[in-house]
Parts: sequence; structure tokens; C-alpha cells
Amino acid sequence: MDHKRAGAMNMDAMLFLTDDQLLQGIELMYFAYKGFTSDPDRILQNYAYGRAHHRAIHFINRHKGLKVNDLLDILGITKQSLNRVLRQLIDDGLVDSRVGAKDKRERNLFLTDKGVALERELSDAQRKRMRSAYRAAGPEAVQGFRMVLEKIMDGETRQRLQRIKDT
Amino acid sequence: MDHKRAGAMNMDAMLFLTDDQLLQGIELMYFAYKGFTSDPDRILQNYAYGRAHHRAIHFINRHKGLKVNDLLDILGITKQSLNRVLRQLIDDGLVDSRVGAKDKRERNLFLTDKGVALERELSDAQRKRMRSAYRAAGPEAVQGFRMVLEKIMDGETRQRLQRIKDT
DNA sequence: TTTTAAAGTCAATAATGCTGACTTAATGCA
DNA sequence: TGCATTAAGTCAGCATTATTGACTTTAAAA
Repeated sequence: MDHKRAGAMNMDAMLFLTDDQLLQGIELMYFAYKGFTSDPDRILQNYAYGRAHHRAIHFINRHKGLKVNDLLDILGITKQSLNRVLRQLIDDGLVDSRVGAKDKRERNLFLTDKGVALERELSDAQRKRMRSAYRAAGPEAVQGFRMVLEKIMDGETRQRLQRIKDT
Repeated sequence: MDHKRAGAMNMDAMLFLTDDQLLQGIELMYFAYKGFTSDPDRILQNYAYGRAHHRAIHFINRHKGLKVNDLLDILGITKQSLNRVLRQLIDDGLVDSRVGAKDKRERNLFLTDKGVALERELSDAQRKRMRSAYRAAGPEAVQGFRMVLEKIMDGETRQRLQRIKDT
């Protein structure tokens, strides 16, 4: 018996690293993400908004006063793509775009009271689902969940998030 | 001191159930999913295909010979939406649609050698990412990851998957 | 003062979803 | 046998969200 080989195989078995087990993990990601977005998607229909609006609202809430460029950077989309969505949110009075204090070329984005209200409605639904999943799975599972997701992210994304967290 | 209250708070703290911790989990899902789809997305560009093609290829591979209706059920889209994508894959010789043996109204879907080749290219990239995440996080984390994702899914989806697994 | 940077806009295009209205072929039931 | 139902496929039109390219306006920096 080859000890090294057997050892490696045991390690992979423990980690569910057969091709089939990995495929199951991939499917799990797909279906979980689908469920994860289903509550907000349903709510957004009532406002004639889509996921793009949700993401903008989410990140403007998380990083109050962030610049348009920062938002583009986080979302990883083009200026033209964001424009339509942001324009609507501003016109509808959910987002407030204020001229930068230091650099007047910049615009700092904030949610209005109306924007905060929609953000709450959306995130309440999503939090409810996460909370119930966390409770059902238990503390160690949550730690593992977070750890694996961190590793699945692009290293580049992880760094960008870290950079923004420091701001 | 109220023991019940303190107990509940500790439990929530262990589970990261503050609103802010839940929001972090939500963001983690978003960014991880983005990374998770980035490798296939890049590959698909070389073939002028999109995520919809990937999903069809994935599930036809996973459930060889499945009926069109089953695929519609899994994907949760309309017949008309699937048609465009499936038509292309059949015309391009990646998918084989065979008249059902028992019920000739049905079509059983299979990947051709060419389809299998693309499936491998796509899933190899995705497996590589998953494998490396799993290895970095360790076996217990993987267990937790899977458990939480299961709970995040819609109950309906979970049941449908179970039903298909039995087939 | 010229160049660069941030934001915003217009136009065209693509992928992927939707609804509605059909057709064709095959099965099943009364 | 004949009619209703089912599975698949198609055509047309529309919505959302992304893209690229080409600009303008305003303000800061060199």
C-alpha cells in the first residue's frame, strides 16, 4: 500500500473533493443564490425596480456618502450601466447626490428617508432568510459558511472590500 | 440580570445574528457568487455563449437523458426562454435531442462529445476554484458551508432537487 | 493655461428573461 | 373511433441589465 496516496485520498474524501461532490457544491451555490435573491426580487417588482437598483441601494446604505466611482468599482459595472439606475433612484427621491465638499467634481451618494425605507424592506426579507438559515445550521456551520465563501471570492474582490472597509 | 435575555443574546452573538453581521453575510453571498461565476463567464465568451447555455449544459450533463419539461422545471424559466438557448446548442452540435422511447412526444436530452468537452472545460474551472476554497477552509468549514446553503434554498427547490435525485 | 479627472449623457447592441398566441405530433380517455 | 390533453417547438414583442464608443461639462492639478 502506498501511504502517501492513501493519505491524499483520505484528505480529499474528508473534504468532499471528488468531482461529483464538487459538482454538488457548485449546484448548491446556484440554488442557494437563487433562493437568496428571490425575496428582494419579489419586493422590487412592486416598485418597478430590478436587482441593479437593489445593489445600488444596498451599497449606498453600507457606505454612506460614497463616491460614484467607488460604487462603480464595487459593482464592477460601467458608468453607463449605473447611470440609468442611479438616475431613476435620484429622480424618484430615494437617493441624494451631493456635491463633494473637498473636491467639487465628486458626488457623494446618500439614501433619503424614502430610500432607507426601501432598503429596510429589502434587507429585512433577506436578513430573515439568513437568520433562519444560520439558526438552523448552528454557530460552527456559520463559521464554515463564511470561511468557504471568503475563499471562493476573487482575491482582487477581497482586497477591494478590505480597502473600502478601512475607508 | 435577566438570564433568558442574556442567554438569547449570547446565542445570537455566537451565530452572528446582529443586523450588521447578517448584512455582512449577505454581501459575502453576493461577492462569492460573483467570483463563482467569473471563470465560466470568461470561457463562455470564447464560444459566444452565456450563463443560460452553461446552466443547460450543466443540468443535461448531471441528469443525462432528462426531458425538456424536467429541464424547464429545474431552471425555473419558461419554455420560450429555454428554446432560444437549447436551439443553439442543438444546432451547434453540443446537445442531442432524441425522441422518447416510451412516449414519443417527449425529447430526451444528451450532451454530444462536443458538448461533453465544453462541459468539462467549464466545470474544471469551477471545480478548481471550489477545490481550492474547500482545501483552504478545511473539512468542518465545508460541512458548515453546505449546511447553511441548504437552509438558504427555498424549501420548494430543496424538495424538487430531492425528487430529481431519486429519479 | 493646458491637461487630467469625475460625472453624466446619447446611441447602438447583446444576453436573458417575460407574455401571448399559435402549430404539430402523440397520447389517453369516453 | 374521435376528441381533449400533453410535450415540444415557434413567432413576435417587450423589459432589464449589461456592454462599447463618443461626447460634454465642470473642476482640479500640473
